[in-house]
Amino acid sequence: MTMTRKFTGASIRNSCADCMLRYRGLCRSVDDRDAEAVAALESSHSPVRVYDAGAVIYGQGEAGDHVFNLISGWVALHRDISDGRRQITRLLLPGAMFGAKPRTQERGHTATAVTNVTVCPMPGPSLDDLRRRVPALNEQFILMLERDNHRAFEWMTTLGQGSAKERIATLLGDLAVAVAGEAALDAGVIVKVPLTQRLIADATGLTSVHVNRLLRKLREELIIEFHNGILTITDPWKLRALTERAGDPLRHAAGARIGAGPPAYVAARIAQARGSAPALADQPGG
Amino acid sequence: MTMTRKFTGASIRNSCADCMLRYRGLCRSVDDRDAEAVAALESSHSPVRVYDAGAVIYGQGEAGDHVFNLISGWVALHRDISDGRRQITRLLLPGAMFGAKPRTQERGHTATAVTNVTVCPMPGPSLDDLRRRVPALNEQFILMLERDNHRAFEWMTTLGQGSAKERIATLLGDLAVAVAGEAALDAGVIVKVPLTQRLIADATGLTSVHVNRLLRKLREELIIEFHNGILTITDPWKLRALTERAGDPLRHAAGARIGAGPPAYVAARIAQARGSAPALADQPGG
DNA sequence: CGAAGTCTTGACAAGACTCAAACTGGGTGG
DNA sequence: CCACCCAGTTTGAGTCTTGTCAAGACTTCG
Repeated sequence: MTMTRKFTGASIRNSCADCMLRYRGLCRSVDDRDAEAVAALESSHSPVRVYDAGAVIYGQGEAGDHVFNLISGWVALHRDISDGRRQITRLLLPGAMFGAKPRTQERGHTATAVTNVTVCPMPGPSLDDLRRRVPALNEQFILMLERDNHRAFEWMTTLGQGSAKERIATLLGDLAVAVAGEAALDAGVIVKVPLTQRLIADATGLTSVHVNRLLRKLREELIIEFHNGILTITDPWKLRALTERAGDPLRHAAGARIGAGPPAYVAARIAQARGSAPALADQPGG
Repeated sequence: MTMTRKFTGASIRNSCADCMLRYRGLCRSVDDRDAEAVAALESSHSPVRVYDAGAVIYGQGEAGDHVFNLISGWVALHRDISDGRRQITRLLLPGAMFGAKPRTQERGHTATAVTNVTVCPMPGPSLDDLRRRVPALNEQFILMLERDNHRAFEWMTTLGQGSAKERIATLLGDLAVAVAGEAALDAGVIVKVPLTQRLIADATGLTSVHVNRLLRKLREELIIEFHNGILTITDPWKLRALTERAGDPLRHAAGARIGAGPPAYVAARIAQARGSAPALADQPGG
């Protein structure tokens, strides 16, 4: 009954200092002591909005050009296919910016609140204006787009190359790091990850049934445990082995094999790559 | 023997007018009549480089911060995992910009020439400078990053949700459109797509053997034909049906089913989504 | 208590991968 | 000119992973 409510006006405030906009994400770049920049920032954004879990912040195909700063709660960005399949392309934690898009295009994905969330919306034109007036913010904006791209490439690699087990391990490992910092994978932590198995399935491109089976397997192998939104990293080292961390390309190709080692055709690639250059194509060029 | 050569200095030129930088991609935004902007642009980039097919333009883990404009040829961006697996995250055609990244981070992927290519490199600091001096170029730069993000979301969806057949069809369909324009999917075309089945496999997250089988199937079903780098779209309509085109979320959910229609659990999602709002999560919020 | 959604498990089917072998075409070197 | 090699392609047979369907247990909320 609550989930269709668009957003409550109850807790609307209109100051960046209140809504934390200035301290997280995009607006971290604004210098507090620069009165003019602060004024420009504060006057640029719309009142803060509160959404209930499950509410749609914006939908695929819509035209709106607000850019959002996530203040509290988790948001999922996802693409829906008309036959009901859905891919969660990104899970956002507080501090994230989302919703940036070319002015002329409609939204290519939906943003849905996973938990109750608070967001700070900024109209596209205001942001464009602000970027021109506050160069540091322009740079921060670009930085965040570049990071988004990088993350997208990482997740594409996991989706395309990872086994189901690796995908789940990578997703949960990344989220643990996002919540608890890099230390999460050194020491092992217990963190709140407010996802259902169905959401994990939508993010990893698997079915929820299979996610369930693999979570059991991961638990039995004492790697990670996930129950009821509580994630426990039982063995950070085993988890790290499942997580691609493609960091250095072929530097330590000989070691660091997962499980029983790569199949023959993969070993062949390694051997080849060791030769001189990891050639994608080999047509002798002119 | 040719593939390890880094780049030939033979055809290095130093004018944007020559290297087409001004007319494609990033630099389309510079007004020819703005003498100052043109001068700034021309003085910003380094000499044009020529790479042979298979050569690495930059490698995952490197520190260089050049941004590139692709002038001619095809380039693949890909992430390599240390055990030999590889995901091609993007295939670039002339006019594309690539290599932008946060100043402080190392490259998260490798760029490899798929064919012989010509690129126009621009040092990161020069570009930053140029962006500040030429606002239109700053906007174009942002636009291209936003488009990259959008494309990444689309491809993630295809990788995560598509069957092998859909992935291959989507990849080749998109490339046909990139080469021949939107008309490619209306009329059906014959275009050059200089990929091997292995490269298609690396882009779709499949094995080359499986790609081969499915290309045969697609040929037998008279949808597309791919031989020797020549792509023929036999039946644009059947191809369109395989290609997700997630455009409008649930607008035409009833029609437009692929093949035998969605399985039961997907139909359930559609029914649910029709209700009121396509809820991702349902925890009644406070 | 009933409804709805999630989680869990089993049995089975389908999809994708693995390994192996043969075939293709273009280049290389004798 | 031919034999050879190479990378890419093609096909078959068998295995393993993942999806499908179904049913029951558990939670939360009204």
